[in-house]
Amino acid sequence: MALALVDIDAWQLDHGKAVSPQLRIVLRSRIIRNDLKPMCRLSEPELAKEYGVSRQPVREAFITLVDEGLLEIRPQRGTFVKRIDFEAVLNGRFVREAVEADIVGKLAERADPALIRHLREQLTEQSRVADRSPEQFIELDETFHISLASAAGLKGVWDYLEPVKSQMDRVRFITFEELPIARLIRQHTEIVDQIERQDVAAAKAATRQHLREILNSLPEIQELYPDYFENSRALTGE
Amino acid sequence: MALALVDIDAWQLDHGKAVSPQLRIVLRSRIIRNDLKPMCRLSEPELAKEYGVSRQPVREAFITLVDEGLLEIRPQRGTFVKRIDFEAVLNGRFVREAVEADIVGKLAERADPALIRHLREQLTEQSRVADRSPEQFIELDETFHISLASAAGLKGVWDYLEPVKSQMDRVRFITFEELPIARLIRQHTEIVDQIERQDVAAAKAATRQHLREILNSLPEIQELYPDYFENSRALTGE
DNA sequence: TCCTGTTGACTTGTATGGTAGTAGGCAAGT
DNA sequence: ACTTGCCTACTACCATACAAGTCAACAGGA
Repeated sequence: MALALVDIDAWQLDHGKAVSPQLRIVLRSRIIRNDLKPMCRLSEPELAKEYGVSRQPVREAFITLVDEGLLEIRPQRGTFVKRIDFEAVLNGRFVREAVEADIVGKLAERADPALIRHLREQLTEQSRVADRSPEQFIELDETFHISLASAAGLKGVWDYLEPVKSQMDRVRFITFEELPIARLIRQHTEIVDQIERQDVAAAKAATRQHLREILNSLPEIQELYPDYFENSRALTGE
Repeated sequence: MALALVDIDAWQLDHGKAVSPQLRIVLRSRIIRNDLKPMCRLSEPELAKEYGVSRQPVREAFITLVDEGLLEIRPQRGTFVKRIDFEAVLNGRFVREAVEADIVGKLAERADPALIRHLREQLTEQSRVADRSPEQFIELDETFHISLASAAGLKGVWDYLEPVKSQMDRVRFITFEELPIARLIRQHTEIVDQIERQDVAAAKAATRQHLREILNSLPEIQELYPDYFENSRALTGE
């Protein structure tokens, strides 16, 4: 449930704690960060040797990742990193849009000054890393959205969004060097502004537009890396 | 991912297919249907013997159910059916409300006559079983909501709602004999009506109200079965 | 050259044994 | 009576062994 991405290189297994959950997190991170590429084959015994454990914990980690739509186990054949499902990504965006718009709407009704301050601090922080580390910006972006949910007393809602987001994040990490960070920050600012003005409708609209922007690069990415995607036909979608 | 509830009594294990997923489904069904009660202890070896398999598949089924928030594994202590988390249920409702309102909104924009017909057929079907089998009504209710998502071309979205719904369904099954079925059908009808009239705002509002109604009985249930719930303090929540 | 049947090295799925940790009862000591 | 320490019966977790299916390479015959 607590599924933060971890630094793949610096990571090490803690033999004091249970192994399977740790493997789950690191494998999840590697997939979302596009370190393990779509269609890449994952061998149970190979990973077991690599991390110095037996097959069983690896296998259990696999199972949870299948549930999250990141892995595909073909019995007696092999386990593979799932290609990105175009439709799943769009569905994820739909869910996030609906939920986060409502969250922001709730916040706009109250416009708590302390919250506004807190969010504006995050905005300046985002600007600071903007032209330095896109990867770091993604983390701050995540923090920003979680803050919105928490402030609305709906932190638990974010847990439900976790698998939804993982699909979208894979897309972002493929070309994270080209993120239109400046624009994303402007949109964040717009959201905060509208919350502050207590304009519920405008705040919701800004949120929806922002979440659409996130996937603006999707068609482009799909054209650049068609092999990463499940169904290339979706480009011609209605 | 395909997680329909199964008939607990008539169910039997198919030795041709993989065991773990089957166990997952049947255990999930038993928990949601309140056959396995909150705080109930589940013994790995005992269930293994009961279903005539080894411990490993049972364990793997457990892991997926932990992810879904239905089970809790306390290492070296035991595995228990989770009590219902009041907050998780409310958060689930929040997510469903946001998402399904948007779905219905989309439908209201088009108001496809064939869809309207299809939905009205379901409504009469619902009325038919209304005063006969509450359990069957719950299934039809599920069908109704799935139909809405499918019609909007968002069937995939429903997959994301599955874990959300499981929390809510547990509540419904505890007192499913007392479901205000007539009222729920009226609300379904209201939704269809507003879709037909292409009144987007009204359709969304009707959907939201309906989903709030579903959990109207929650405080009452919590009072009747306080042991089933995680945190009884939530009753005084804002 | 092409087709076919077999073999063997893979894979995941299942079964089982061993390890470490927990909880509770019981007995000895205070 | 009360506390303390041990001991037994449990638990989840991990390791390992076995079973069953898949796939590709290869040998042999048409």
